[in-house]
Amino acid sequence: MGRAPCCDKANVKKGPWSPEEDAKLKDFIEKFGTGGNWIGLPQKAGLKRCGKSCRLRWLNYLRPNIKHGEFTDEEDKIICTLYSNIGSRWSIIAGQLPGRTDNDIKNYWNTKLKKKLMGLMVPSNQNKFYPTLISSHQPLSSNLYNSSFYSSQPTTNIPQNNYLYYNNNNSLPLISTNYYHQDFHHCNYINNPLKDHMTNNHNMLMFGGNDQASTCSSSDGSCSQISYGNNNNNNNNKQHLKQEEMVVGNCFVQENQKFMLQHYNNDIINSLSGFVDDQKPRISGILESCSGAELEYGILEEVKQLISTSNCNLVNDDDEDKEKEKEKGMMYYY
DNA sequence: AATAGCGGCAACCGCTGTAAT
DNA sequence: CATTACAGCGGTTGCCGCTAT
Repeated sequence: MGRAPCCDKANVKKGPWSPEEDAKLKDFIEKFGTGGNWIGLPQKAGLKRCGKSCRLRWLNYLRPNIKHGEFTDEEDKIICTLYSNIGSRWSIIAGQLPGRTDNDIKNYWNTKLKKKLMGLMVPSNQNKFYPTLISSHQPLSSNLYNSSFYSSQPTTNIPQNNYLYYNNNNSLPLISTNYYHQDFHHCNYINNPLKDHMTNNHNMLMFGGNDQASTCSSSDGSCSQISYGNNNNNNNNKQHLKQEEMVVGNCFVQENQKFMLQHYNNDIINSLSGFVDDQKPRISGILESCSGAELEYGILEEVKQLISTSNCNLVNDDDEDKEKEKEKGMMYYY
């Protein structure tokens, strides 16, 4: 036998909270606290509510110092930046915005902020595009063109089903679908090709490690389960996935350093993008074919070359023990 | 004035990892 | 160790009020 049931599901009230219920809950918690036990709380407080419902009401509405109303530009920026890096981890994002609840931020993102960003895009299929290396570093292959971040204006036809976003301050540009927006480099928002594209049905390769992709460590030799390129995370998909160990040593990168490679050939854009998480100085990212076509063997080799020989040297010389940071990574590709 | 459509938001649902029995 | 509930989280729903027609 396990625990006893928490409440009589048939005999609890649902729906909006009345002012009386709010007062009862608030008074009780202010006097006695939650005691770490939400399930037992409603009965003690004289409420015909599920403990779960009480918890939500308290956290999202009744607890002290809750901030409601307009989000500031600074808050917008924080939300966008965090979303770009960690995705929809609302509770973590809320932790960086005192007084804001995860529910508030989630609602704000879904109803306003996302649209605000989308509104910056201008549809076009007439724009031009060169394969570019967008990075503060030299290109690592002659087949990948070097271009400074701000001067990498498109010059050949961009396939219709692609977005290209720019922004500034070493933030990643983003290739997605359908639109190109040439003014996006004025925007401070950081985009996340990793998260966004993993939900699409693109062919892709992931390397390095982070929460969204694989997590590989030379210290314990383990790899956590990786995410695949679409929602069909079934065993059939995994059977087609190839895995290859590779050295990611010497990929020293500064915090927030981001890079992107794009490789254009016929109607296919292959892009490689990556970032470094705050904790682990390693490169990670995704190589994908935005048009959904097969990844070209050549670009795959380019990436291997890039990662294994890059010596990015993005960390200054007095950085601590570089050898310590050498890692073995895994490449996954179809 | 009536009402259909839409957006915002509070609350619920369902999943996952953890803890209690 | 197995079973079951709890706590927390993100996704989704549905109500309510505003606006356009």
